Amino acid sequence: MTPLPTLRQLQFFMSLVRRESFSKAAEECFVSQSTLSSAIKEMETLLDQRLVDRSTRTFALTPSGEEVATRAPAILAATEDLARAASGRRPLEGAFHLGVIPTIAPFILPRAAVRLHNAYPKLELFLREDLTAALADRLAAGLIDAALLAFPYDLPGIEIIEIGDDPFWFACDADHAFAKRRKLAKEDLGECDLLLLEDGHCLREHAIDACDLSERGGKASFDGTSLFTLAQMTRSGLGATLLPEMAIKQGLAKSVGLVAIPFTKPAPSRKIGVAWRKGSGRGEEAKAIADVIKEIFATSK
Amino acid sequence: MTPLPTLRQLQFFMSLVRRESFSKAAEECFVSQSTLSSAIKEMETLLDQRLVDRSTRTFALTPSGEEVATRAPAILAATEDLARAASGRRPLEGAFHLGVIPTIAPFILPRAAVRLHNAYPKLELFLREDLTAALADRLAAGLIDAALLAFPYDLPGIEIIEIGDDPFWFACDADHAFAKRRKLAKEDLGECDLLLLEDGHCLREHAIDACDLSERGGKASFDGTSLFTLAQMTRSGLGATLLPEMAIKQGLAKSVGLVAIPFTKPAPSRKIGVAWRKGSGRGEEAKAIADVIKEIFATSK
DNA sequence: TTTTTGTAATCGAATTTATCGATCGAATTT
DNA sequence: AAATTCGATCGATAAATTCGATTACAAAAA
Repeated sequence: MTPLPTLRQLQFFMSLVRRESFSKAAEECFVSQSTLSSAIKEMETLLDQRLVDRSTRTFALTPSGEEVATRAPAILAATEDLARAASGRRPLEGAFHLGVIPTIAPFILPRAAVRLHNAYPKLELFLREDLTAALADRLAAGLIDAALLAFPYDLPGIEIIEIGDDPFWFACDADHAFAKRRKLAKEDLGECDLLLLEDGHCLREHAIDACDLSERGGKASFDGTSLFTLAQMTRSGLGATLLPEMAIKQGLAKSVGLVAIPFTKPAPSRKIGVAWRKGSGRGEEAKAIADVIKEIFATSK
Repeated sequence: MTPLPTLRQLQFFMSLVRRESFSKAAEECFVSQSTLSSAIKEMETLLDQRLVDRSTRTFALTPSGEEVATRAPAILAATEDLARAASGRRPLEGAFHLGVIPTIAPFILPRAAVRLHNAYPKLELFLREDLTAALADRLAAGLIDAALLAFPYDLPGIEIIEIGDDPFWFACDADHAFAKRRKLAKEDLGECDLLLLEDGHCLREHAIDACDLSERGGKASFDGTSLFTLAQMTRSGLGATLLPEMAIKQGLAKSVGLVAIPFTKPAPSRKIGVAWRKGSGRGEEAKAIADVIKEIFATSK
């Protein structure tokens, strides 16, 4: 039988791939750098192949490394699903209606739907994409069981479990004055016009609040209706915009040819979480679903 | 993050499921019974669920145990494929023509094809099902690169790597005189008529040789053309037959309502292996393919 | 150039974990 | 009742993992 790498090694490796740094990955995995370093090395010995190219300054995987990076996530996900399915096993059967806002849905849901099905085969997931306000109404009316939203957002009578922090990135055309910058401070934004989503999208408010922007008039709020059209419009030279990291990491900026620039810490951000109506009896299920989404969110950084 | 069971634990568990015995499984895994026992226990603690029902005398899995037993093989297979794909990585690209005999093909190939594709995505596998003699000719002519055959079989100029031992089982209708027996010795066979595959199938020769049967005349060689029809005919009260274990384990006897009875050790058996033409240059690839098939063969016992 | 900084490899000690053999108790079989 | 089989458990021992400290190296800054 072929000797197998450890799941732990695969976790370390995937963290390494994500963070592109041994020490950062070690931090993420709550182990010392030496531990992670030797774990990777041992895996390389086992497979008899280099996985990471240490010769160049920039982080790079070898072909074998790419191979592992491609396959490992499915293995880890399947094992997590196994653990979930075999353990405590909340009900999580039958219909569950989940609302999601448009600035999250396309970047999380495709993978989440698969994972949820694997973890809870008997779960029938119904999805509804809508703005926060509309989802809150539906939540209150009991039309949906839970909602994947961005915060802060005042929602009385609602319980929330946090998924994580989603920082904003600055995105602009290659011709833009900031295009060559490696980092930006939010104070820099005072100088330039920004395209934002039309009113009603919480992303707009969150961006304005987080970056201390005033509600400035003028073309600054040209108003796109989705992050894809927004990115497209920005590309057409209409200015710059702010995009959530989860969209960046899914390749939104790259796919339309935009330059994406992170902010200096503390980076402005919105919070992502799952909400449900207090006393709806669906809290446990919502938490279980949040757990799966949290996994996906964490591993797509 | 959910704590994960170890691959090792999953391996132990699957071995336990296969062997239906802690000590047998421990033996198979080359560890002591106490080691395996505590590994299973630890996994149960981790998942906070019993996986094996120890209350009854007969081996039984709990629902959670079934869940794990269903999911674990895919995880282990995927990890093995990862290791194979990332390591040494022989060519194994492009076309590869593999011959398989009819008494093996249906019980191994479905899974083998999937695994081979995962392990070697660039491999294009072409299959040909035929009798040993025909495959040997094709091998010699270079029309196929390797063949999955049963042995012994005299094949000059051919190299072989062994996959494993495939014991014969006695299979009969519930009305048969032997139907209630738990075990049989091959000497018992002298008394009864046996249905065998028609001439040309090596399985026929192997069964006769292994069980010290003479070429008796009469209805004893009614002659089926495939194991499925053979099993069907046996079910129709035409007698009893000998089936290879790989077919039994795939449920062939059960699916047609036959009683399957193992032989006392040393059980009569045929050997399974992969053959290729000496000097064909395809030896390494054949070995790699044999490795994958070996996995499947071992885990389907 | 030299210094500084960030990054990864390495070493040795301490700890944790895994493994084994022996033994025990419960359930079956003889 | 005695013998057998099977799995759980215990304590000693061997093996591994882990960490912190240190070293080595390369790029960036002075």
